[in-house]
Formats: sequence, structure tokens, C-alpha cells
Amino acid sequence: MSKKKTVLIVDDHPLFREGLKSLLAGHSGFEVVGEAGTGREALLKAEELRPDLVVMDLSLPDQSGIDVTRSIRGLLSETRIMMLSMHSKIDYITEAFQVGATGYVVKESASERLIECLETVSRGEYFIDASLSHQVAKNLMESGEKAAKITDAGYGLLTSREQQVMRLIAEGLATKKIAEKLFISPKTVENHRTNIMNKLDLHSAMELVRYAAKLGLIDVDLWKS
Amino acid sequence: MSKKKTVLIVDDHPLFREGLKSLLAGHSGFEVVGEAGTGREALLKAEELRPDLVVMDLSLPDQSGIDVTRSIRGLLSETRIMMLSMHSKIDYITEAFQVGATGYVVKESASERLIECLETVSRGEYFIDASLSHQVAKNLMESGEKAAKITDAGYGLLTSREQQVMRLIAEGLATKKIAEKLFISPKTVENHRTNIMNKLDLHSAMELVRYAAKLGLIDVDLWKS
DNA sequence: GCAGCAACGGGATTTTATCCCGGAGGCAGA
DNA sequence: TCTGCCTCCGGGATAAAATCCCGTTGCTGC
Repeated sequence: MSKKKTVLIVDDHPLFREGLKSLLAGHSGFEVVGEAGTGREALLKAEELRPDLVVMDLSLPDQSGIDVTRSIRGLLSETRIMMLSMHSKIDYITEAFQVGATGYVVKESASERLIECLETVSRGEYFIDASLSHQVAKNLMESGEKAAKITDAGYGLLTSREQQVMRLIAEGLATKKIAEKLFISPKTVENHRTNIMNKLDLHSAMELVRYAAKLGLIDVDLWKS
Repeated sequence: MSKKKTVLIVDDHPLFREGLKSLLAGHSGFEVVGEAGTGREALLKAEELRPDLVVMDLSLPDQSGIDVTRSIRGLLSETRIMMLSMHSKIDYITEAFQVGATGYVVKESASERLIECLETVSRGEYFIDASLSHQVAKNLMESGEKAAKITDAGYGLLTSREQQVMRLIAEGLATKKIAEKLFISPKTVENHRTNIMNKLDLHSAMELVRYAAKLGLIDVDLWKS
């Protein structure tokens, strides 16, 4: 490797930052030149250090990593940003790429994954954690500016309206509430739900929620806190 | 230092574990001999490796770090456990020490704090993160058994039968199935459910599932695979 | 124009939930 | 022992929701 890539670490947990630093210290290709614990700090450091890479946590105390990413990308077009998150919800991933992130890795991954991602991203290529559905990744690549659609064996069979209804059901909204939200009759919502369940071969509300969780339509981790 | 202290790391984020490992590798006093990502795994490794120290994350996918700590302390009286958490809530800290933890550090702390804690704990002394109020520490020592049952405000109100029914509901079983399983009338199951919802102030099946997920009655992570 | 599909919703029926009721049995205290 | 209290159990009446089958509208492609 010609020269080390400079890295800025942004995460609100100092311990995690230290860990990452130690980890990257063991790899000759990267050099951690700075770290930040808040979004504000991240922006200042990024502007000052102009790093090649930024490892960005999604959740920061003062603002979302999404916003920070957007800001940094606006300032430094050469700097590549790698998103690190606890969540694998499709919305987050989509958003991250839309604001200019080049990589996305979940914290559940092994460290090799992180290194791999950094190497890929430093070459300017996109990287999406392989533990995320391949379909998701594919769509993200293809869609470009558009919002990524989720495809699944069954989910693709649903019409857009049905997908919309399904999200609301999965989020736990009652039939009536969904009807109000969409300005349609509760009866229609029920019909949509029936169709959804037939197409996906589901037989209860709970199965639907699990299915949605598997696809990343909803983030069940949020329930735990 | 006479010889290295063996350390077992328990955290559900591989990246965080790697980071800790790298961090501790830079200190001659400790040697990471194993790691675990779940409570179950932690117990097995602890029994197998009999480490001097355990660095334990509070939140694990399958069960609480509190439970794991209790179990390990029951098995290995020589092993000291250091709690690592994102939360500085008094409840957690209290509980951690009550089940046999010897140290408590929040993830917001710097890495020096962690090392300091490990050194202190390995000598068998108690360590509480200085960023936590002194009052907290004081209260901890005094309170003893008093605040023992923190489990949950509402869940304790349920009778054992109701708790049993609640589990089954949370697992997604239909009313009818639950009735069959418990050899009672569907009507009775419905009555139990009504009582449960009243006592816990829940208003839909989904809320119940979320509540159950929060308490750890069910493992929503299993849905994702 | 017509076939096909999506979105919408009605009517009749069945299933489920809700609210209120009471009985059997265990258990603690007077 | 008797009395009150609570749990567990289930019934009956009623309200709500789901289910099944039906038709209308409107758009699209041939």
C-alpha cells in the first residue's frame, strides 16, 4: 500500500473508539488521526484533519450520524464515510447511502468485516454488510437516488399499496388507525390485509410481524430500550 | 506483576469485543483467553476457561448480563466480574452489585477507566465508575437487600398463571392454542388476557409483545434469522 | 373495446373480544 | 371453624372485528 489512509472515528462511546483505534493499529493500511464523540465535534475535526475515511456511528448524542454524514460530504468530497450502526433497519441503510455514505456495517459484525469495508470504501467502492440481505444491497446499488425497494420471494408480489399497508400493520397499528391514516375504509384495509396474508402465506398478525422483522421493515431492537 | 490475569469478554457486538481485545493486548497485565456473544455462550466459556476476570456487557441478546453474572458467580467464586454498560441508571448498578459484580463502568468512559477498573477488580476490590455519583456508591453499600426486587413494576402484579398465559400470548400463540395447551377454556384465556392488559395498562396485542420483548420474556432477535 | 389488475368498499356470516356475572377451591386470620 | 379474600375458572349477552364473496371504478396494454 502506497501510504496509510487517515481515519477519523466518530462514536459517542470512548471505549468503543479506543477499541477501534487499537484494532486499526494492528492493520498497517490505516492510521487513526482523530476521533469525535458528537456530531459537532465530528464536523470540526473533519474540516481540520481532512481524513481519507470516516467511521461514523449512526446514533450520536447531539444529532444523527445521517446529518453529520450529509454535512461532511458537502464539505469534503474526497472523504469517504463508512456507517457503523447497531440497527439493520432498511430505512437507516437507505438513508445513509442517500446522504453520501459509501459503506454500511452493523456492529454485530466481526472485525474482519469492518476492515474489509474500510479497504473497499477507501478505494471508492460501495460496501454493504453481507449480513444484510443481498436483495437490499442490490437494490441500493441499482436504485441510485431512488429509495430502495425491498424484494423478497413473496414481498415483491405485493402491490405498493399492499406494502404500505403491511408496514403499518407490522408497526402495530390497528386496522381502524390505518384506515384513518390512509383515508380509506377499515373494510378496505382488511381486504388488503387478507390479500397480503394470502400472497405471503401468513396466518396471523404475529407471523406478519416476524416476517417484517426479518425483512428489516421494522426494527425490533427498538422495543428493547 | 506476577502473572497475567486471564480475561473473558462478554458482549454481543463482535466489533466491540475485538476492540477490547486490542486494547487489552496493549497492557501486559491481562490476557484475553476467550469471548462470548450471548449469555449461554458466556456461561459455557466461563465454566471451561475459569478466567480470573469477566468483562460483561449488561445487555445481551438472549438474557440480561445480570442473570449471567449471577450464574457465573454461582459457579466460580474466584472469578471477578466487571460490568460494562451503556446505562448509568441506579437500578442497573444496584442490581449488578447485588448479583455479585465487583466493578461497574459505563461505556461512555475512557479506556483508562476500564483498565483501572480491571486492575482494581482483579485485586478483589470494588470499583464504581467515578462518573457515577458518589451518592450512588454510598447508597449501594447501605441498601443491601432492600431494593432487591426491581424486576418490573407491573409484571410482579401478575399471578403466576397470568404470567404463564402472557408468555404464550407474547410468543404469538392464538387464544385457542393457548387454551388447548393449558387444558382450559378459550374463554378463560381471554379473561386472563383481559386481566393482564388491565394490570399492565396495555391496549393491544402488539404492545404486549413489545412489553414482553423489553422484559426479555421473548427473544425477538430470533425472528431476524 | 376489452381483458387484466389494482384499489376500493358493501353485505352476510362467523369468529373473537369485551364486559359483567357467579361458583369452586385454597389460604390466612379472627 | 368460619369468614373474607383472592385466584382460577367459565357462562351469557353484547360489541367489535375478521372472513368470505361480491361488485364498482379506473387505469393499462393489446
